[in-house]
Amino acid sequence: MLLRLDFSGDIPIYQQIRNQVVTAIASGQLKPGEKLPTVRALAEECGINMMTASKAYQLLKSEGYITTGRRDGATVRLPAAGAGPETLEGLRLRICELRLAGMGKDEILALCEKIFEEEALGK
Amino acid sequence: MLLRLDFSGDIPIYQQIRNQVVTAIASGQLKPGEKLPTVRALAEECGINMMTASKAYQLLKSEGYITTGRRDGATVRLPAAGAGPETLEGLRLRICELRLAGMGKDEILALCEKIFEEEALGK
Amino acid sequence: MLLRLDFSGDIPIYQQIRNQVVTAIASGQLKPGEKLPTVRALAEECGINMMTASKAYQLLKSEGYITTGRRDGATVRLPAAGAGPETLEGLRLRICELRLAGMGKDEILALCEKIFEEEALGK
Amino acid sequence: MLLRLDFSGDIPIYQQIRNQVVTAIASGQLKPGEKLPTVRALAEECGINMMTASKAYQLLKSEGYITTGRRDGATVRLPAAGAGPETLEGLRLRICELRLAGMGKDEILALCEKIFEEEALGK
DNA sequence: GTGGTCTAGACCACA
DNA sequence: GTGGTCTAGACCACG
Repeated sequence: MLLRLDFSGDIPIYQQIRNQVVTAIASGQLKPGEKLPTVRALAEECGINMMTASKAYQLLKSEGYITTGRRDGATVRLPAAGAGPETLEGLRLRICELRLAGMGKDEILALCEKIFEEEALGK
Repeated sequence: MLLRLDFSGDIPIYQQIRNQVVTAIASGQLKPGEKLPTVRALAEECGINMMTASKAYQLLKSEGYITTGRRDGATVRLPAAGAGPETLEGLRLRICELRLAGMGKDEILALCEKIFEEEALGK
Repeated sequence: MLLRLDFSGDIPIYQQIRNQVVTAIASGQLKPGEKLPTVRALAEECGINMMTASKAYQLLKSEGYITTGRRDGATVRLPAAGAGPETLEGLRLRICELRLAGMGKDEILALCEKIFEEEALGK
Repeated sequence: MLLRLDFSGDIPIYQQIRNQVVTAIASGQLKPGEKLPTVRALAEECGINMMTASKAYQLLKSEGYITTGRRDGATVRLPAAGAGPETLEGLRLRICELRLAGMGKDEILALCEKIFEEEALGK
């Protein structure tokens, strides 16, 4: 999988990595049990510091999206817990923004369905 | 309108203000043409720094949600431009998170509709 | 409050800080609402790096023992959630160790009561 | 006896082995004089590195819980020395955590008694 | 060779 | 002035 990082934006790099890994898992590009690159490899590949890569993995681990054993690198995992309050608040906010951007209810629902197709999120 | 600010959370205060104003506009609690409190009044009311309140207004202005005259009076307005890339990326991310939290397509669409009702976003 | 750090031991410094803060809260040396030193002050005081101090605070924050606002330093808080599985497992292990060290049930229970008194844990 | 190892957790594997052996001795599942599997057998059985198994045995030996002859056969033994400072500090910490989690003195003492029964630690 | 920990020092967003 | 983020590089525990 390929990461696209925006170094000039406001979103911390470790958060960008986290977000893209989550999206990749959801879309099936990363499957449970699959290995992620080591922190060193990821850091070199992206031209970032080890600790930044490590922080991204720790965040993903704390949310249950991966496990990091001592023996090998990080492994993709399906999270057990449900969605946190941030997820719901974020969804609510985005919908409000779309509504104010002039989109109607049906358009927004259609957009959600389109995202499902684009990301191949399944049923 | 009443702002509920979380001073201990991770979201910057000016961003919380911006988000809640956007939600309030979308839900009709704030109507186009309506006046917002001055920076000074808002800061005093919420117990925050004037710079923080000012930053929130600048952000809202740059996104087209309000206009600010020279006398500090901010006025609500409907944005002309469509939704920005952050809005779509945010929506995509949240949907992925919900999907990974175990929700199916129908459940997520139903959740979106529920948000429409809760926030009274109309058609 | 005074921290006693063992730089040569096996326990990470940030974990030692976390443990001593937790003990201090339990024993009333730190009261809810009380301010902790800033990461910079703590780092200088203890002769450690800022990031190490920061890591300790983040750990305490993630466990609900403190809040860290942007405006001021860290503030002591009573955690809402119950004890984690590590706490119970740790207790079980220590009791087994004491039992093997030759202490009987009554002695161990008396030891627990003694800890309550020493740390002034109340009723 | 059966070991349950968590390869994804934060506790080192050799430490998990040590802890479970200690608990097993305390609960009578392992009796003094009883033989433990060889390093090689243990490593194979658990799918771990021989160095890891060896490290666990060295730790147990250094604490007096086992003796190891020259033929790799480890034998369970009751430790002569009293509990180390780590044990007491650990107990103190766990009790503080439970107290902060909202449990009162009586509840915590009852919990200790319950552990005694669950692990069959005797009188 | 892996991830975890720590250091020394820098920059920036936030308030 | 606060905490958050990031870098460059080091050491160590673990396996």
